[in-house]
Amino acid sequence: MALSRDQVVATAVDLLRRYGLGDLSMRRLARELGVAPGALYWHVANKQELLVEVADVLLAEIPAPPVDRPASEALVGLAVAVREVLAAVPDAADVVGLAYAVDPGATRPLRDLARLVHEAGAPAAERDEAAALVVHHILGSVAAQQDRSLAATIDPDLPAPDATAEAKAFEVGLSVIVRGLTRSR
Amino acid sequence: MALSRDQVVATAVDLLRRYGLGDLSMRRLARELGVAPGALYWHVANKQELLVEVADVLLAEIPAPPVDRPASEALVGLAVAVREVLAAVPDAADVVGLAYAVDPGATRPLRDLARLVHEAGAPAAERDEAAALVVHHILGSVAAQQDRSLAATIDPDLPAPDATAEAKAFEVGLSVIVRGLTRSR
DNA sequence: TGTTCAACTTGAACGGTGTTCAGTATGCCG
DNA sequence: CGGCATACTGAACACCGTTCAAGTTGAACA
Repeated sequence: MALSRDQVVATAVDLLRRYGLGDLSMRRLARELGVAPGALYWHVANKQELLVEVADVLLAEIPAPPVDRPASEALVGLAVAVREVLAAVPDAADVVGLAYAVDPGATRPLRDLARLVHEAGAPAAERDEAAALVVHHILGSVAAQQDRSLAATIDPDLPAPDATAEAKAFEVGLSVIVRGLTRSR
Repeated sequence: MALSRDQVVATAVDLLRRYGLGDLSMRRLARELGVAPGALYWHVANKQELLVEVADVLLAEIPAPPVDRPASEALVGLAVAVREVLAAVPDAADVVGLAYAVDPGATRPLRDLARLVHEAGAPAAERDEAAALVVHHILGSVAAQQDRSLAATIDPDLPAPDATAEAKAFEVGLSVIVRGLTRSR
């Protein structure tokens, strides 16, 4: 059977999930697919484009926010859900950060985030900026947690990060944002 | 004259400033210093360690915050200053993000940030978490701006980011944070 | 059935990367 | 002058992303 673009992307996601960005090389990906490295370039222009596609797949598995809750509550729920999904995938923050920079509104969860930020109290003129704040906090939190756990595996003196503590820390920052938003109403 | 560790770090900073992380390779650095690549490993354990040192140098040039202003005002001033310094250095967000993950309180500006966050209204128990929020916003803002301008140089259809507009967007998010902090007092 | 043509893949190469290490040079101290 | 720590070289190892001429494959058409 011939290779397909979807197959390439799916395998890339799998590799990222299992071994992280460091092991997601075009050569490794080709080996996993039983194919020569050059074959990948028929389906994908370059590695960057592939990573943007990978980011889309990761974000796609985030559920849509509920509609029957206050906006600020839904915002917190969605932000936590995005963080949870990304925290489970090594180097997800790097991958998604790239995709977000290229086009912030390209994926549904990030569009939902912007909408909820507005509904939670941000003036229309500041909606995208406030949404960027939330995204930065999510990606920063994920990146920091993963960098720390990487550092801990390299240098055993360093404490391994506690996932639930990291989640709590994230929510503290998130609640500061929500307070700041509702207050500007 | 023999090479020194400081000389290696300083040249690395210079290379980063002028050409970005992509051109800050150990080989390029060695060439700049008129030395064989292996020589660098006498002064520095590996590239990671070098980058942490580079981050420290970058953050060291940020001025200490004024003492005669309200904390929330000083916080905004410091955050803006940090962002400005980092935005001027290509890929600075990546480099500093790594250093921050390894040890958040290692550098003075980041310690100052945490102190001001507390003085601006964050309860002592939430000081570090709220400070992390500010750091995430700074690094996220810088990274996004630089990713966008990189994307614009590659694909000329994309608009080049406007530095002052980016700065304004950053301050919108920052003011949401400050509102959220002062409100919890 | 034979031929043609596009879709797809290979294999090899190009110019890089971080890192290691046996060996060699340099300068200081006794 | 001898010895020794410091500093550096040169070559190698095992990778990386990307390109491209040449080859293969399979389906549609005559």
